[in-house]
Amino acid sequence: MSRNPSSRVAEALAETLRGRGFRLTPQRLAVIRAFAAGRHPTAEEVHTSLARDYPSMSLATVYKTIALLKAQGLILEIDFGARDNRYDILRPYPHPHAVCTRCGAVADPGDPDLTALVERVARDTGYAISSHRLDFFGLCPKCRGAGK
Amino acid sequence: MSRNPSSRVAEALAETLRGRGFRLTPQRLAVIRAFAAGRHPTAEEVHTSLARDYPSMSLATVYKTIALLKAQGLILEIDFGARDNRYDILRPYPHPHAVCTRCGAVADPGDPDLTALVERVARDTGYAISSHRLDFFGLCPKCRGAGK
DNA sequence: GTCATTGCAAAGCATTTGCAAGTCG
DNA sequence: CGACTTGCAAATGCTTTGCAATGAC
Repeated sequence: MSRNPSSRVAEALAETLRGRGFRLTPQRLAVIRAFAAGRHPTAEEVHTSLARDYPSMSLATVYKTIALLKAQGLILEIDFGARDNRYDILRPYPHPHAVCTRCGAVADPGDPDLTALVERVARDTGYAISSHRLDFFGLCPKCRGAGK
Repeated sequence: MSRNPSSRVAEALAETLRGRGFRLTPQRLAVIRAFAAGRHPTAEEVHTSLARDYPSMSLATVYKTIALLKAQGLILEIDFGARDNRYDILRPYPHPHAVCTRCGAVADPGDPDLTALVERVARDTGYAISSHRLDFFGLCPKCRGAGK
């Protein structure tokens, strides 16, 4: 029915929020859609992309919406060395990333099975592992070509 | 000869820096020793730990020394969700970490072989992978015991 | 009508930087 | 001595917060 997958995801997320008793404001809906549409946008990028359709949209609102989605486990915050964080609302669970050290592009490789590794780490350290983070850094195809 | 392993590491690092033409100031030596002595200290922790013996030591100098060590590949910056970064001068190459989500303690599990995984990610994404980051999050043994 | 949410501006904070004074080699 | 470092203070830049006005339900 929907035009594209990300828009479907956005509607589903909005519905989830409403179902949990949160108000469905136009701002929240717009932010959710922007996060679903972009690949791994920063808060700033989302804010900018909404500037035309929502001139009064505050960056603070973007951050507040992020905080809400985070608390509800509906978005994944991925912080690389970069200054600002990126977010993934399509796959809000731990999964690997490939980050370009030159242009910052983020790719999503397949999801490896780390079960055995988690068990080993738990045994080694005595920690009760509940989550993880696995990121790879290097040059993306575009930057590999464009001179070193 | 030296009293402990970390002090030996500190002297070796200092020697490396000198060998590369950098000045060996008392501040730099102190910062290096502090990083080697602590487990995974933050810049602030290092600065505080040196306050007694080096009252004039500036936090900026700690950061500048970190920048130098980073540029020389002699320290590993590990940034978790926390506000400030932690550093590992003993193993300045990628290796996994287990981070306590409650008290922030960091443990060093054994080093897994990710070669096959790196190759798969490179194939999947077309990236030229040069580094990676693998961290596990959960409760450390102490925090597991101390009530949820 | 109520109370959550928005938006603005100000505050927070780790980190960086400009620059004069100090000092390692 | 001369170039590199330090240390202070101010600047950065992302993110958070206080609070009055707004609007979802």
